[in-house]
Amino acid sequence: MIQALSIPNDMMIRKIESIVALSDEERQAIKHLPIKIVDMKAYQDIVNMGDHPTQCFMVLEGFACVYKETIDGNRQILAIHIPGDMPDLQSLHLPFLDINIATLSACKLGFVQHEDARRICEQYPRLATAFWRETLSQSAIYREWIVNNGRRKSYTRIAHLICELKVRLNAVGLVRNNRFIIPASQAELADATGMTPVHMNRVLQELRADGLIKVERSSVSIPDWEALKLSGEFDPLYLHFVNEVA
Amino acid sequence: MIQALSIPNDMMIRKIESIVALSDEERQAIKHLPIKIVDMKAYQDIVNMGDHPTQCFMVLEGFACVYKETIDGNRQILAIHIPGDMPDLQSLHLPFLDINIATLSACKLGFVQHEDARRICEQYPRLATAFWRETLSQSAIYREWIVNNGRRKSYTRIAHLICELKVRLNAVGLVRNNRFIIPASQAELADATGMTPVHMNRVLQELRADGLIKVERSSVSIPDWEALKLSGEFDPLYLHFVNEVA
DNA sequence: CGACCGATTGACGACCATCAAAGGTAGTGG
DNA sequence: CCACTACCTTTGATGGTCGTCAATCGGTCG
Repeated sequence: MIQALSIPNDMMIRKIESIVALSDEERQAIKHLPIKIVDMKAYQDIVNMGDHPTQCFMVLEGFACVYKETIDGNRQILAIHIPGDMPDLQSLHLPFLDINIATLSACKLGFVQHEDARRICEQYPRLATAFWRETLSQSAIYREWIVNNGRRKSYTRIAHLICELKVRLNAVGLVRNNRFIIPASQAELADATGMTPVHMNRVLQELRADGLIKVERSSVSIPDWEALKLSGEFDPLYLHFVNEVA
Repeated sequence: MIQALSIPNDMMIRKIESIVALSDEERQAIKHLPIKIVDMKAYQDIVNMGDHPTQCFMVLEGFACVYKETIDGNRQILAIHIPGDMPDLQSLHLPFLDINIATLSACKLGFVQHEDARRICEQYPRLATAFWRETLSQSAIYREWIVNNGRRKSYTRIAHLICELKVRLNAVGLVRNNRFIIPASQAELADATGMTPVHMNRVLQELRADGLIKVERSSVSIPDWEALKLSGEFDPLYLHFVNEVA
């Protein structure tokens, strides 16, 4: 029971240790951070624009996405979040949310009260730095998405998105035998890349025909990583991973 | 002389006080922060992708922009920075830069050594929070740009960009008589919105013809703010201003 | 006055959106 | 077990937004 309850804390420790080295004391502080586990089905809103959250969460299992909608009902997905991500960490310091966050698949989420997070940030400034850095590296991903959606053709754009997901999933151990899951429909990928589902479908067919990706249901494999990187003009530097270079 | 040297520090104090309330001690800490003033001409790179900066800067006067380039040489402007902004604050915690930053006009910049910034952040956690918040609100702008460039037609997109600049410039007192300066060519505005200069030119003509903006050289005025907001689907919430509502 | 840079215009074409319909697949219930 | 449903994927046809190429215009500066 106690063992089970510490899993999300261990996950958070791993996450933060991928950013900064931790002392035993800091590790213990996270170990004892109250985290409330919530299970959600696919396609549920977790938080909404305008909310004043009193807690933030880490994705423990499953995929979530950040999105906004325009007046005429078009949706733009701004970020795809995978296990280990903390999509609304910003709410620690921005009083209300300017985004919606929803699950893409069934998810297990770990909620942390803002007051608890603020407390350990004050007590252990290096943890604050680590969280800050986490938001900064998300920021770098936003920047790359602006470039990707703004200046790349759809073929390249999709290849780039798949490259990013592969590298990020790999970093949290979710790529096995060069194969990973993207639980997103073509319509959702289109919303992430600012395209229409129809065009997304056609370009995905091209990518498959060119042997750059192989898709079975929501599982994707990449036969030739270097070729896909090239097609996607993908350079993982913006992800700011310390260890791995893809 | 001493008076003159404190101007950038006063500017930083004003900036931070627009985010959090400061104690006298905190104010003094910023007052004594060493800031090195550098003047730059237009179209100069300030920092470049791959750099490992040991300092970060505040724009004191003039306009700067963050940009990236694709392999085929297309440029995407990711952010337009105005006086009071700290475009590479992220470099405090991300070891290398994933972006280029250049001046759009002649600029006066105030450089702060990382070690000095880190010192006051450690000593005064509320200052760290303020800087963190500053990066978070920039992040919110990135998000809105993804929506803007991804899901809005060019006409709406440009209107939105102009709205954003007007509100941000207004917040730092750079709008007078409903008129402000955007020292950016049409080509640069095109780079910011993911369009071509030719199309930018045509859409700007439309906006002028519709009476939404009046342009003289690089000076813009907005005859009917509500109409422009409507055309740009502009809602300033994402800017996270505490006081003003546009 | 000439050179240069940005704004403007025109012609043309490509990429991608839109609309509509059909085919596949998974899940549900009788 | 099969019919039914719902959702996603796929396909076709068509059109619009915007990109591309190229030339001209206009203002500024040395």
